[in-house]
Amino acid sequence: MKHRGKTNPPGRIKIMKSFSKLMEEKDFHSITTAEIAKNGEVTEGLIYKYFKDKKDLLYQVLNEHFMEFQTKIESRISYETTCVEQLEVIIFSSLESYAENRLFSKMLLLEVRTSPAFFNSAAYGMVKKYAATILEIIQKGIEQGELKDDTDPYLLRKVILGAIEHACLGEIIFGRELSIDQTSTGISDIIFNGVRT
Amino acid sequence: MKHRGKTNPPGRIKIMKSFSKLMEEKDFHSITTAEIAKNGEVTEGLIYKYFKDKKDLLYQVLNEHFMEFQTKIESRISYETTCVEQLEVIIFSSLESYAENRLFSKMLLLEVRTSPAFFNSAAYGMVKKYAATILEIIQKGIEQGELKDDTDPYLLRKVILGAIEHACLGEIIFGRELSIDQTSTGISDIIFNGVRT
DNA sequence: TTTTGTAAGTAAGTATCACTTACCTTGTGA
DNA sequence: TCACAAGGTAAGTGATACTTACTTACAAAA
Repeated sequence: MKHRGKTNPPGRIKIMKSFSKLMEEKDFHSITTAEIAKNGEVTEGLIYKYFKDKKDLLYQVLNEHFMEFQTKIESRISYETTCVEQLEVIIFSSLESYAENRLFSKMLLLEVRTSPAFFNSAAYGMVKKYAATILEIIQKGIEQGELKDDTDPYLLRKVILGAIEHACLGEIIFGRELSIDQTSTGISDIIFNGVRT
Repeated sequence: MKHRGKTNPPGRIKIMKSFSKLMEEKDFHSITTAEIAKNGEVTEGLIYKYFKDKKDLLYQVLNEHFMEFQTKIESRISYETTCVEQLEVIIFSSLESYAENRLFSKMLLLEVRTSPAFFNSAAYGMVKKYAATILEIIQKGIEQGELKDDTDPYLLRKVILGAIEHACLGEIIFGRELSIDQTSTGISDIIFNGVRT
C-alpha cells in the first residue's frame, strides 16, 4: 500500500514534524528511525508507508521548505526592475532564508549533496529552478548592458551561489550570528564592483 | 592497545589505500567496514586498532591529502609578489587540486562537513591554516592599497572560498569536465574587477 | 639465552540500525 | 452490508559499525 499524495494523513505530518525537530538538534545520520517514530508517536513501520527510505523523508521535508523559499524569491524579484537589483534581492533573500531557517540550510547545504539519490528528487528539481532563475537574470543583464558583456553567466552564477552558501556555513555549523544586511550588501559590492583599487 | 603514531605499519597503510580506492567509486556512507577490510586484505578488527571509527579513517586520509595541498600552495605563493597575484595563485591551485584529485575534493566538499567530529580533527586544523593564509594575504592587500580599503576581509575570503568550492561541485557530483585555466581567470576577474558595466 | 613487554593482527562475537512482512482497524461508497 | 482501500501496528530480519578476547612477532632488557 503506497501513499499517492492525494491526502495528507496525520501520521505523515507527525513523522515530518518529528524528523524536523530532531534535525534541528543533530545531523541526519545520527537520527534513528526508532527516534523519529517515538518522538512523533507513531510506529516505525509507518515511516515506510509514506517515505521510500530515511533519505526520502529528508528530501520531502526539504522540498516543502524549498517551495516556500522559491515562492518568496519570485514574488520579491517581481518588484525590482534592474537585473543587478534582482540579483541583490536573490542574494539577500537567500541569506535571509538560510539564516532564519537553520533546518532548511542544514539540509540543503550539508546533508543532501552526499548521496546521488538526491539528484533524482523533487527537491533537486526545485534547486534547478532556483538556479535557472538566477541564470536568466544574469543573461538578461548582459543583453541589456547592465553587466559586462564578456561575463561568463554560468561562472557568475557559481560565484554568487558559492558566496551565499559559504557565507552561511559558519552560522549553520557553529551557530555563529550572521548580519544579513551587512553580508548581503558586502557580497553584492564585491561581485558587482570588484575589490581591486 | 592503541596506535601511537610512531610507526606506520603495513596494515594501517593497506586500510587507508583500500578506503581511498573505494571512496573514488562511491560515497562514504555506502562503503562498509567489511568491504574496506576485504579489499585491503586485513581483518575488520584491525581498522579499529588504527582508527577510532570509520569517520576517523576518513579524516586521517583527508589530512594526508591536505598536507600535500598546503605545501604546494605555500610554495607557489612564495614566487608571487602582489597580493592579487597570490590570491590568483590560490584560486588556481585550489581548483587544480580539486579537479585533479577527485578523492580529495569529494571528502572535503561533500563528506566531512556533516558531522561535528570533523571540527575537532587534525584535517580541520589544516582547513583553518589554509583559510588563515588567505585572510593574511587579503589583509596585507588592503594595507598596501592593492585592495579597496572598505573591503571586509572575512567576507572577501568567504566569497573566494565559496566561488572555488561551488565551481568544483558540478565536477565532483556529476563528473563534468572543468577548465581550470578558464574558471580560475574567470573567478579572479569577477572578484577583482566586478561584473557591473 | 631467556624473559618480558608491546605492537601487529585475528576471529568471533554483539547491539543497533534501516527496512520488511503480515496483519489489524476504520471509514466510505456501491 | 459489505467490499475495499487507506491508515496504522507489531514483530520480525539481515546487515552494519564496532568490541572483546585472543594469538603471534619481535625487539630489548636481564
